[in-house]
Amino acid sequence: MAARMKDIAMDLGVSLMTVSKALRNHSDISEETRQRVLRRARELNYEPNWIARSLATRRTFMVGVVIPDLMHSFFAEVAKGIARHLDPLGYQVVISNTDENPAAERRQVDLLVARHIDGLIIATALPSWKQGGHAAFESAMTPYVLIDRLPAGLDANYVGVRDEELGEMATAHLVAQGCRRVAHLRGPATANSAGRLRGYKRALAKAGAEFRPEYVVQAGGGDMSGFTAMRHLLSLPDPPDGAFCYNDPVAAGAIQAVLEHGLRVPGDVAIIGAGNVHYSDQLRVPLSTIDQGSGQLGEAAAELLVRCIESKTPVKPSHVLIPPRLVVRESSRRQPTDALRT
Amino acid sequence: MAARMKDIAMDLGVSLMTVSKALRNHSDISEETRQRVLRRARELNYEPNWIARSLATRRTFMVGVVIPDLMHSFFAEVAKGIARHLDPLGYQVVISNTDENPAAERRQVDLLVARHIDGLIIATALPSWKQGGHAAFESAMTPYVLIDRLPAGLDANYVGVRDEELGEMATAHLVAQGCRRVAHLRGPATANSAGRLRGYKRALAKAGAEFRPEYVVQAGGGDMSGFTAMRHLLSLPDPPDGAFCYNDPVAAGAIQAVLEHGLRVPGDVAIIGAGNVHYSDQLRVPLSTIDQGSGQLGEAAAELLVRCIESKTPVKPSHVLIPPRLVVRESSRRQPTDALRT
DNA sequence: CTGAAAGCGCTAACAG
DNA sequence: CTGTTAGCGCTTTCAG
Repeated sequence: MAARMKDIAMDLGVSLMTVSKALRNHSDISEETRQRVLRRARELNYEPNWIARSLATRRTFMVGVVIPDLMHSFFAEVAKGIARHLDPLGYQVVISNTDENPAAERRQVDLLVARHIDGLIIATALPSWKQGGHAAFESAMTPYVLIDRLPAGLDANYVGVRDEELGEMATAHLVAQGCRRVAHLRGPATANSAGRLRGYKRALAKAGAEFRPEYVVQAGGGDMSGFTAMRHLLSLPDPPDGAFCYNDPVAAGAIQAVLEHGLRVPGDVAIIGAGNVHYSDQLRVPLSTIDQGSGQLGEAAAELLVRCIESKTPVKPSHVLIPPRLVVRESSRRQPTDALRT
Repeated sequence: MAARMKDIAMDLGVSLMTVSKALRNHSDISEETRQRVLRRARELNYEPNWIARSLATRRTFMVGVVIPDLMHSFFAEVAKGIARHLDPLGYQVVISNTDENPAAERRQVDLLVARHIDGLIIATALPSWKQGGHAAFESAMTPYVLIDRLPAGLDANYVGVRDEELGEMATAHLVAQGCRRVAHLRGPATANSAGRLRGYKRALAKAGAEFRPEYVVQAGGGDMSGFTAMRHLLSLPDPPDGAFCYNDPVAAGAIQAVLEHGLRVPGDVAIIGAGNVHYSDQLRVPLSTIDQGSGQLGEAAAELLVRCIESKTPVKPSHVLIPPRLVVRESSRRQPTDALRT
C-alpha cells in the first residue's frame, strides 16, 4: 500500500506533525530533521494523499471547466490555454462537456461543486442566467469566471471576445478588398452573434455603404447551414460580392456553395470567417478569418479565476475582452497588397 | 455554508448514521424516516461531500485520461467517447494533456495517482514502457488501460486500432480505383505507423503489385510534412499515381502539393488519409479516409477500465481492437461506382 | 430498525 | 524546534 506520513514518522521515531511540516517546508523544522524526513519519504516513494489534505484544508486545487463541446476547436484551444496557466500553479483542470445542453450543464456544475473544486470556468449553454442560474455554486460561494458567452444582465467575471470589433474588422476588410455588396451570414440568437452583426453594420456605415436587410441571413446552425445560407444569397436578384461569416465552419460551407454555383472565391465572392480554426488554411480555398485569440482567452480566464480564488475578500466582477486579429488568406484576397499573411 | 449530514441529523433529532444510511438507500431504515431525511436534505440543498466520502471509502469515482494533445481531433473524440460511457456510471473524467512530452506525462500521472483516481486511461508518449514505466500507479495498483499506442513488449490492457488492416484497406482501395503506382506517406517510428506500413505492403502483395522502397517516405512530423513528402514523390522519375497517407493532416498537405504541382486529385494522383477528422469533407478536395472509430475506441477503453476497477480480483490484461472503416470521398474516387459514401 | 465508536490521512492551533 | 489535541465530513463495523 501507499506510504503515509505516519509510516515515515514511526520509521524515524518522530511525530507525525514533524513529518507533515518537514514535507511542506515549514520554517520551524531543523534542517537535519527535514533531510531525514525527505530522504525517508523518497525511499518509500511517498506521495501526499490529496483527498485527506483537501478534507483538512478545504482546498482541492482542482478547477472545473465546463464547455459546450470539446470537439469544437475553439473550446479545445481555450481549455489548453486554461491548463497552460493553471498547471504551473499546481491546479488540476477538470473538463466537462455539456453538448450545449442546459440540463447537462446543471448536472456537471453540481457535480463539480460537490467535489469542492476551488473555482469554475464556464462557457454556459444557459440562454438566460436569471431564472435559476447555478444555485449550486452561488450558495457554495465558489468563485467562477464566465467565458465566451455572457448571459444578458448578469454581473459576473467574464472573459470574451470583442465581437463588435470583430464584426467591424471583418467587414471593413472585405470593403477594403473592393467588395461593394457585403452580406453577413449571422449566427444564432446570442449576444456574440448580435455583437458581430452590430460590428458589420457599423463598418458598412463607416464605409458609407448601404445596409440591406436581405443580405443578413441566419446560418448559425448545423454543418450545412453556411452552405444553405449562401445558396440563398446567390439566388437573390442582386447577389453579394462578399460575405462575412459568423464562424469558420459557416464560411467553409459558404465557399462550397459559391464554388458549386460556378463562381469563384474570392474573384466573384470574397469570404471571411471567424475563429481561425486550425484547418482553415487547408480548405478548398484557404480561408481568411478573424483570430479570436482562444488560447489567450483561456489564460486570461484562468488568471482571473486564480485571483478570485486566492484573494480572501470577494473580488468585484470584472470583464476582460480579447482583441480580435485579422488573418488574411486567399478567400478574401483581391488586392495584391494586403495586411498580415498567416 | 454547505449543509452537512450532521445538520440534517440535528434538525431531525436523529443520529448522523441514520441520515447517512437513509441518503444511500440502505435497506435497514424505515420508509418514514427515509422520507423525512430526504425531504430535509432537499430543503437544505444538501450535496454529499465527495472529498470526505472518498477519504472514507477509498473510492473517488474519478478516472484520469492522459493524452498527448486535445487539439488533435482524434483524441478529443476519444475523450468524448470515454466520458459518454463513464458519465452515466457516476465517474468524473479528468483529462490531462502531455503535449507528447514524456516528462509531462510522468508528472500528470503522478498527480492523478496522488489524487487517488480510481483508474487511468493513457495514450502514452513514452517510447518504451520498460525503462521506468509509470512506477506511481504500478505500486498504487491503480488499474489502467492503454489506448492508441502500445509500447513494445508490454502486457497491459490495450484498446487500439487495427493498423495493419487499416493500411491494407486503404491501399487496396487505391488499387481498386485503378492506381498502379501507390506510394505511402508513412508516420513516425511507432508501432501504429509500422502496422499501417505492413498493411500497405500486404495489399500490394495481394494485388500482385511491386513494392518500391522509394515510394515509402516519412511524413509523420509537422503540419507541412505531408506537403514536403509529396513534393519529393512527385519529383521522382516515375512518380506515383496514388498515395496512402498516414493520417488526414498529412493527406491534406499531400493534396496541396499535388495541386501546386499542376496535377489533379484524384485524376493524376488519388489520395487517401486516415482518421476521418471532422473537417475532412471541407478540404480543397474532400478527402477519402479510413475512419478509426475514435468515439467507439474511447467507449471500449472506458468499459474495459470499469471492469478492472469494479472487479475485486485483478483482471488479466486484454486487448481490444476497433475495426477500421473505409470512407470514400472525392480525393480517391476514380471509378464511377464505389463503396460507401459519407 | 437505530445509533455509538473508531477511523480514513492529513492539517491548524496551540503548548511545551 | 517538536509534539499534542482536535477536528475536516463521511463510512464501516458492531451493539443495542
